[in-house]
Amino acid sequence: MSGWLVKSEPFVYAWDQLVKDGKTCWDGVRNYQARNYLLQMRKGDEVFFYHSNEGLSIVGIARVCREAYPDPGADDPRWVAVDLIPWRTLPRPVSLSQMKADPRLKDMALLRQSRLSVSPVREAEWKAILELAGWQENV
DNA sequence: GCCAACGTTGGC
DNA sequence: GCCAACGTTGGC
Repeated sequence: MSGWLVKSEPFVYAWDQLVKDGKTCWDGVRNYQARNYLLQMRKGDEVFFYHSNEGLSIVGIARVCREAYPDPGADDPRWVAVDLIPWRTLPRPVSLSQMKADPRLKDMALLRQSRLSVSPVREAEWKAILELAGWQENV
């Protein structure tokens, strides 16, 4: 199946924090393209969690537990948030340089448009990343 | 801290 | 509706 990727600066909200919290409201998105992807997320969808600025790697997989609803922190109801729960921590984080070096991932939205904070991940890309992460299960 | 890429804003 | 100026993001 295909999935998603969200970025977070670990200073602001790190993967470990999500694991500790058990659930988080993914809000604060103020970009139309990213918002459109949020709207397309469905309950149960898997979401790679990427650390930007510091770490520069995908560290875990979250799942959507609540589909898009108006961002409680926005004065404009067109902005939306979703709720995420942690699902699995990757056996090995997959770094940006690894992704850049892998020809299977050269068309990834993350690499092509680095500023986008929410982006889709295609099935083939998803599998390639799991492989780089040393994933054992067949998911 | 710098710079490139991209989005947004505002004057015309 | 175009485009220059500016702000923000994110990698290095």
